[in-house]
Amino acid sequence: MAPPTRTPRGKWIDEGLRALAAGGPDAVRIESLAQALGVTRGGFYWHFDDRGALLDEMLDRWERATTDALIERVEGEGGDPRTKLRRLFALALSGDGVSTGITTDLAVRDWSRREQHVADRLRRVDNRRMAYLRSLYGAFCPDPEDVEARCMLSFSLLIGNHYIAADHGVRSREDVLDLTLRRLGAE
Amino acid sequence: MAPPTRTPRGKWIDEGLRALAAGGPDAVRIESLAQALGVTRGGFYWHFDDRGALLDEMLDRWERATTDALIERVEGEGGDPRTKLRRLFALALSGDGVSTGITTDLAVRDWSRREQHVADRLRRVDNRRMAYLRSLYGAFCPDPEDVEARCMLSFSLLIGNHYIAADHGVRSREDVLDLTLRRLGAE
Amino acid sequence: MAPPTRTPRGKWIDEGLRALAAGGPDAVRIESLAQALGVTRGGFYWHFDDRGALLDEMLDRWERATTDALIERVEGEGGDPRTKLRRLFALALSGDGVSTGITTDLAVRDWSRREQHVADRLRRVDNRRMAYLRSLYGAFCPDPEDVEARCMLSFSLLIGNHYIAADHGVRSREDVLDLTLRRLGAE
Amino acid sequence: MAPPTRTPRGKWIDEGLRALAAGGPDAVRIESLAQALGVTRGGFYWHFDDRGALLDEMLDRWERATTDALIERVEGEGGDPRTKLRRLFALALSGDGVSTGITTDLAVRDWSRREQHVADRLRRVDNRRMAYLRSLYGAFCPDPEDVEARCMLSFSLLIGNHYIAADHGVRSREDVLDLTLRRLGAE
DNA sequence: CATGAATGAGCCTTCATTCAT
DNA sequence: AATGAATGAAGGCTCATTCAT
Repeated sequence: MAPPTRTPRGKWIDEGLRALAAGGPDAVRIESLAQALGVTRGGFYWHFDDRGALLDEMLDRWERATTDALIERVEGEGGDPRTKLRRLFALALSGDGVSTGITTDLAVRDWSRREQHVADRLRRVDNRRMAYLRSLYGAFCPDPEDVEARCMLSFSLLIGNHYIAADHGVRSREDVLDLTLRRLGAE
Repeated sequence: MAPPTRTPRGKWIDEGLRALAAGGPDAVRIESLAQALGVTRGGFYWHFDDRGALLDEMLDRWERATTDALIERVEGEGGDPRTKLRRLFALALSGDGVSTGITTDLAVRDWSRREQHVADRLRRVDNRRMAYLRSLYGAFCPDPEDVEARCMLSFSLLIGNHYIAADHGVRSREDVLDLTLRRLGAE
Repeated sequence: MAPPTRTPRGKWIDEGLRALAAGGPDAVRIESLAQALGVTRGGFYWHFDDRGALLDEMLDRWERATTDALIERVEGEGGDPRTKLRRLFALALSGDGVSTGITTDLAVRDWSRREQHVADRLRRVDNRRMAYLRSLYGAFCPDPEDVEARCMLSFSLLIGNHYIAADHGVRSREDVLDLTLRRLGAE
Repeated sequence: MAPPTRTPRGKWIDEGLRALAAGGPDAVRIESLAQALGVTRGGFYWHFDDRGALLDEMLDRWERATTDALIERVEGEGGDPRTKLRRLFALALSGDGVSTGITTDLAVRDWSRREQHVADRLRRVDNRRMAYLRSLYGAFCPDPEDVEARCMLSFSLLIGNHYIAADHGVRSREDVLDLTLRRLGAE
């Protein structure tokens, strides 16, 4: 029963995440967001105490989207662990959605290198994701060391894929990713 | 017979790389650097045309340090390919030196996502490094697809190691890295 | 029902023209203007994109004031061409108003010697003014060459009067101007 | 018997006048001059106490060049007053030489509007020039009022010619100047 | 005479924030 | 909820000047 707001909180958060993904935390400028939303920056301060408050809520949203929501999406459609793994990689590599997108993810990771409170959140998030990954690999892979290595490698690959700029000669990056993931997911 | 310069160019570049590693390109502020060097910011303009010129030279230095210089250090001490691989990972993971450090590397990678000229350099650098990696793995691994997958995984691991915040239960991150690299380097 | 703006654009333009008249384009410093207007320099950027935008609008205003507005004022009160000429000279010599003032005019002229875009405007303005002068002299002076010479001389005198520092012995500058203009306007 | 200097005072003054003519007093920047002379700015302070000292000497040089030296050049070649007038106008319009050039002259005039000490010099200079002009016109023109008017008009024309940007239809500016001066110099 | 280096003041511009409406 | 306007703290760059060599 809240009065319909012209530019609800959520819009600011969306736009903030977009800016974060595109240019890092420094690019989350209230003026830019306002301009992108077609309003003036005054309205921002109705919704948020200050820039820091927006940043916090952006991180809240990202946290939820990349843990519970992501796992639900993978689990929701059922299938055996290998199928889920494939689905998980597909989702993680695709980068759809503002908050789930890999670009946002990378931006948060880089940000976490400079700010402790972001690092703390990232640790929470990564622990949840890693636990899920572990459960999937663990379902068909008996050796715990092996599971841990596969988890670490898969996760690294997701990130490295975006941060590594090398070419692969005759192969495309997709080919290389495919054959690498196959190596990890099956035997 | 006094030293030829009071604050040589190189010092600005060093300090710039330190700032880049710590806070990204936006943190390379002339005033901060000047303060860190104990001079006033005006002096900067004796050595460089503008901030952009410093940024360029920082990238020059980083490029040289992470390609030729790195490879020389690995090759310099001889040994078989497996030994060299171990040495390469040790160096890459250790992050000693301002320009070779992995933190600088990550900062450049994140930066490259927003500026094309940085992306161009990164591609050059990564292609050289990947070629070297390929040659090392290729020395004892006959299947080219296998080589490519191992290269991509090793490289990703170097990066992922710093961007992934997850814990590993009873194991330490070092343990996990060890067992992961062992999986990749031998069989 | 408060005034719609605290420090409207126009005030900045006024103050800018005053500064231009007093010290040339380099004297149009945002900080000085802000101080003169009793605000901080940050407020300037609410109204204008940058210093260049202010300079442009100052020129717009000056252009209008010294062509259409000036001619309207001369024509508005009627009279024969000789009366209008006298009125024109009186206005041009008096320099009332920030934008019409001869001091602003001189400042723009000097400025035009160094910046092409100002030179272009000045040419437009001078052509309009010269055309008007020509029409006035032409009304009672049949020889076109004679008209052109009188126009050039009158116009030059307006400018020279402010740039020539010589004394005239027993005569005052006003006396000399009077007898000179009489020579040009009648015979 | 002074040691031959690599960059003598005079060169700095020359270059200073060139800069003044091209961009006004604000353009007389020690760094620019040094660059134009191919030396570093350090040498400047061997010759001059500070920027103000250079500016003063530039004005000294300009003062001499545009009074005594100019009159000598006109008188030197003899001829009747009308011939001398023609020669004077030719010289004044041509603008040869750094210190005699009309561009420098205009720059000093504009400068004099903002700085009293420059205005004082200009008054001295203009009085000397006006006196000379008066003597030339006076030689063949009996009415003192007429002489004064012609002096003022001629002088104004010299200045106006450079500050007026108007076109003259079928006539070129040279044509208009010619017919105007003829009107003033003969009868 | 001149260089290399540095200082410090001054200016332009951006941006988070505030405030009255 | 939002606008128009303004503040103030940075930060980039220029330039006269100084100083040791």
